[in-house]
Amino acid sequence: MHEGRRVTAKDVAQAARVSRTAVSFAFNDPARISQQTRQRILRVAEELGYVPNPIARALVRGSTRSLGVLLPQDIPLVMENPYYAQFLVGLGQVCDREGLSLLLVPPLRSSMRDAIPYAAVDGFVVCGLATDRGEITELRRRGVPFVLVDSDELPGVPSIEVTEQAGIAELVGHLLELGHRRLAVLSLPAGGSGSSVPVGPLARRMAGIADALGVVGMSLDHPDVRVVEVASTRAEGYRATSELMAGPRPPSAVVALSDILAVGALDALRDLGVDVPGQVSVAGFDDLPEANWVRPALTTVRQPIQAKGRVAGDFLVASIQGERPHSGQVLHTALIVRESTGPVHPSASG
Amino acid sequence: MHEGRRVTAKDVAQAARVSRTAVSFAFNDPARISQQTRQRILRVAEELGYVPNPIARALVRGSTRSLGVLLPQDIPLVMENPYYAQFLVGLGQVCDREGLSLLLVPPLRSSMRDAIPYAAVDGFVVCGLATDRGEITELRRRGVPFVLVDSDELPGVPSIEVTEQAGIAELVGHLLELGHRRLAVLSLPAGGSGSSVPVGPLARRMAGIADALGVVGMSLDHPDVRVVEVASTRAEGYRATSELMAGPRPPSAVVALSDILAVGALDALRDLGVDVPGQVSVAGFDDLPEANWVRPALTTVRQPIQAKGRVAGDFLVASIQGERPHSGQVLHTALIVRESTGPVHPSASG
DNA sequence: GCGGTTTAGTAACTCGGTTTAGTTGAATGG
DNA sequence: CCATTCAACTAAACCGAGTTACTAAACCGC
Repeated sequence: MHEGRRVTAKDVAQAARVSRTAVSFAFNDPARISQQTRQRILRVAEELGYVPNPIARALVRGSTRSLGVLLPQDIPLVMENPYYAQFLVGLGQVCDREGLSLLLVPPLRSSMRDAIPYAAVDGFVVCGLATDRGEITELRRRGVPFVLVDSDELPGVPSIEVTEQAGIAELVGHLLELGHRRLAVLSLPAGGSGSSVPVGPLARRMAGIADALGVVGMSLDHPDVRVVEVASTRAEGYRATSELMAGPRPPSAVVALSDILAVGALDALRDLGVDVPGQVSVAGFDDLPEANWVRPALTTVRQPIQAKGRVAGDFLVASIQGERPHSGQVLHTALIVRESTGPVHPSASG
Repeated sequence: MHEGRRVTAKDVAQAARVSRTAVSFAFNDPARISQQTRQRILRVAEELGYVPNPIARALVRGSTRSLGVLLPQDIPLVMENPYYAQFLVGLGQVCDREGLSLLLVPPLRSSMRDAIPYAAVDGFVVCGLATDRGEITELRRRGVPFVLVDSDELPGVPSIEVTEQAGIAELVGHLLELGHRRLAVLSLPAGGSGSSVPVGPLARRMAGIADALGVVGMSLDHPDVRVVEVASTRAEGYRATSELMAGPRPPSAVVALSDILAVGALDALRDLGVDVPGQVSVAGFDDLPEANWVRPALTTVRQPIQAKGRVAGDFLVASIQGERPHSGQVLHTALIVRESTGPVHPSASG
């Protein structure tokens, strides 16, 4: 396959009987060399099949023309998650505009931190940094710009924030107004590495739920509020919901902390013959495209995922170009009421 | 953000009053240096916040610890496509196992070829190379291993092949056996850059359809066979199907060349009040997870997409490690009959 | 014919590391 | 006591480019 050493500028220089400098000029600074010699060099380069080594070029130029996405999970897990698909669409728009590539950097030996020193990129978008185990220090050392996304806010560290807490409070408020009091919360795995959602967003979402409950004098500890932690997959949403419905005092409303979970819940309720929203209401979070495809269409909290990726990318590009960007971008959520939520069923109000 | 030049090995060497070589040894070859000095160097490095430059390291090591995925489309388009999600899951499994990162390389100035020289990777997976406009030459020049996927077979170029032609022939045969003769084919955009599926697979799939039609003495030119080209999105599948059904002599079976299109077709038929498979049968291609979620569940041709990604990755890793791998991997398709296909409706047999 | 500017090309330095080939001084040994 | 080995460290070469500083020849006007 790649037998024979690859052709370097030195080889071209020898073959064209000029200095290596001349070869470099022929490619990068035509004015510095005579047309005749330039043509000869280019011809020889073509014949030999010379192509400048991108790594050497990156070293001297100090730029790789690529952005890194530091991920909290393996690539397979990320690719299965429609949330990341949306996020990467947004980030990809920036790459497209700027002509950049995107390096997906999964944890190395289960550690995000360990992966940082190896990535040859001009900047990092850090996704879902749960608790800082030295990642920030390592990133600072790397000396390249970075932005945090879906993480806890840290002083002095640029990050993109979303008003999740208010958003989910609004959603729960909506359910409470409809008369629901027996609530099940399908939560996400907490903290630990390899989790699908980090401490930060999860904590903020739970706080939002608590806020809304507080308004009607309830709390997360209320006996009618059940919180179960599950992995954020359709299958797990199905399983957890089936169990909840089979147990004592089943909920009249299910609040899932991700749309994928909510869709799994809808699957389960359909299979159980439970009418949504007639008997049980279901709500999600994110507003993925799937939310609008399922029947009944899902009531959810819209989070501008693509915009998040785009803003993170813009921020990074600006930082790379040396601008000190307007940090502290905050994106807003919106309650999207569709068909999966409705007034509490009379029989459930006991 | 990244103010102050970053700390280099030279800085550490000066601060620790040793040579740059000693610093390198302290990190890479502890035996070559005394414990005492090593500790001192490491301590100083820690204090100064030294981290070796990954690009310089890659240059001298000749390895970047990353694989490139050369894409035929912008990153946003790729990320919106569940097919790629599956493919990247498979490729990601290999990355995970080997501790590699994945560089997504979209076309540069609409040219796959132009993007090749800039990517700092140890090897390329080339996706959907329609017609070779010099990409192969450029890849050979780069001197790194590469594998083709979803492309036309080229002599002397390693590629992963899928028995698409036989697969779709089997599917169409299934429909013909059910009595269907009025067929609509939802095809994909042909060739041209920016297309969602390249010439190769599209050509093979159309050939497979022709094969099956030939068995019953029909061909793609038969007046009852309609072929429409649409972009591979749910919305386009919806639109195209609506139009077909509104036109004269609507089809009794819709063969979509991708599951996403087929799902769009199901949406359209549901909205039109057409029973599937009672009145019209629908079939797809790929067997994405979505195929099993929709109602009626989709009859489709399973293509081992994840396996494709995994095999491509394995091939690449083997090549990088200098092995001359068993090229010419062929993956097999399988007809998956679910609920969306059934016997032709009596009224349609005229 | 002479000082001064262009033009065309190269030697040498840079980027930030790794690696080979020495060098130095102390310990070993016959 | 002198040759040998070893330990600990460094100078210099290298990876493959880009870039600066300089030289030699050609050109220019007077």
